[in-house]
Amino acid sequence: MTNTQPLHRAVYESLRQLIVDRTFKEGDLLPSENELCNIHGVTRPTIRKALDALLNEGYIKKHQGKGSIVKGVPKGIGILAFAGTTSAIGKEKLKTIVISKPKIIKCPNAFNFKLTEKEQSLGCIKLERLRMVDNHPVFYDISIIPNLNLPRFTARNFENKSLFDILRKQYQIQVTGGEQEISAIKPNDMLRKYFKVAPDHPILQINRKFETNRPDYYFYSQVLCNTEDSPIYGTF
Amino acid sequence: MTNTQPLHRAVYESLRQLIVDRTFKEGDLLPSENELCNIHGVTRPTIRKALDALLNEGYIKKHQGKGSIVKGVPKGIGILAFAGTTSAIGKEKLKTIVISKPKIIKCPNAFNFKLTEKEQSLGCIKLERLRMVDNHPVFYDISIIPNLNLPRFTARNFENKSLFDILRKQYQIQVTGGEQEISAIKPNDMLRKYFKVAPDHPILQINRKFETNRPDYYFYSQVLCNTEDSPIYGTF
DNA sequence: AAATATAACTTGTAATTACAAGTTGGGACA
DNA sequence: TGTCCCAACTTGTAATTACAAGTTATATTT
Repeated sequence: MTNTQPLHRAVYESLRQLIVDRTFKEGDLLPSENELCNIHGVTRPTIRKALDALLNEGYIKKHQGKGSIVKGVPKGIGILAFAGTTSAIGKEKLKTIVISKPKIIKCPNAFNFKLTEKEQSLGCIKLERLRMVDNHPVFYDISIIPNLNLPRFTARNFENKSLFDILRKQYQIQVTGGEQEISAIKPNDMLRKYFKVAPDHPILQINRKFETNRPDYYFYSQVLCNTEDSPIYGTF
Repeated sequence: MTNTQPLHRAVYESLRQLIVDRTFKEGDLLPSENELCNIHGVTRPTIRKALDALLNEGYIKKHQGKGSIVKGVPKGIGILAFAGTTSAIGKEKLKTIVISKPKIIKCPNAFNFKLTEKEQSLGCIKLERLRMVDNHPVFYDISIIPNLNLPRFTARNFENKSLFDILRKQYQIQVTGGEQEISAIKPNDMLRKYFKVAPDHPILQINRKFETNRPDYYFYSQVLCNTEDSPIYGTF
């Protein structure tokens, strides 16, 4: 576990934390690259690599001649950010109820995504959760995770926990990208019941396939969202 | 117009074109960084800067010890890519009809985004277009562009042209980021007419605010989408 | 006082060097 | 024949140097 981190990564984490903490607020000017060099004891290419990451993820913007300006914490309910629903909204407001406990199923596809031979034969863990924002049901969340080398997974407690965090911390699986389909649909009977809406109430459906740092290991998620009171918001 | 391009940018454009042309196909291994150095006559940091851009935009992935593997052209109807609808779907299949020619309006806000004092006093150019995929109406597109130093803009022809291309080529305005809201709504009478759908047919609504390379210059867009036949698809 | 030039910052680009770390295939060895 | 090891690749990290180009405030000039 002596995972030595690259210097540019450490600088990135440090600066990112200061922005998340609002020590550096929106509109603030970060210390200049040369000042950051002195602060962290590294050279400019290392600092620039860290700033590039913050720039790409939308934490800062840069102006030649001026400096690096803080934009704040990028928002986005997984529309482009890798974070799951929990980290995008904030734990305080979000409550999760497990509707169907994790169980192993065998199926040829996950939503619109075809599963590989291997994924089909090993089976997948399916988990359904209802997520409440301010005690109003807003998200219905179905996760499909191939049953590949995940000891004790079905026994874990998923109430109020982020699937992303569990995969990262317990199994060292990180999301590196993915693909998604978004559409507007009518609710089925189950959704009508959970969301307490009329049959003609429009629902937002997002199907996603996540790529991970394990080669050829993917997992899948469907989010059904009642956007009546609050739309899905994100930056890009 | 003697806009000299940085070397890393030229290398990026070159490699990107080869991927778009499918000279390098999905799964192919790019030449190694040292080979690319020889090919383009630059040094490794320059090549790596170009590859970083391709990596961030999803054209390639990298494996230490192995090389750079082509992923292909990232898809995404502007959900995370900066491209407008035209470049995301492909010009062949997309036909555009101008519903309301560009005219200057004065309003306090663009969709859910509040306009600044300056934007309100100068007025904004509003443009409404219907977009057909395979001769089926799929997108209804409203653009709001602040009337700031855009000579001849209202006189331009927007049939089958990308707003993004016009802004970039004619006015040197490039999109650098933005924010968006996504929700599922019921169609109003106008949308029902254009899309030829029932009153309870769900519609996808995307409101976007675009940041540009001109400081403090933004423009706005609302896309209403009939996702019945084909969902919005994208990578991230 | 206002316009202009300049100096002192800022970030952007680019080459160079050095080594670490992961991958792969071929040759030596059992 | 099969296993192991190593050499020759690959990308990743990091420091160093140099100059270009944009911004800003100050000093100078008109």
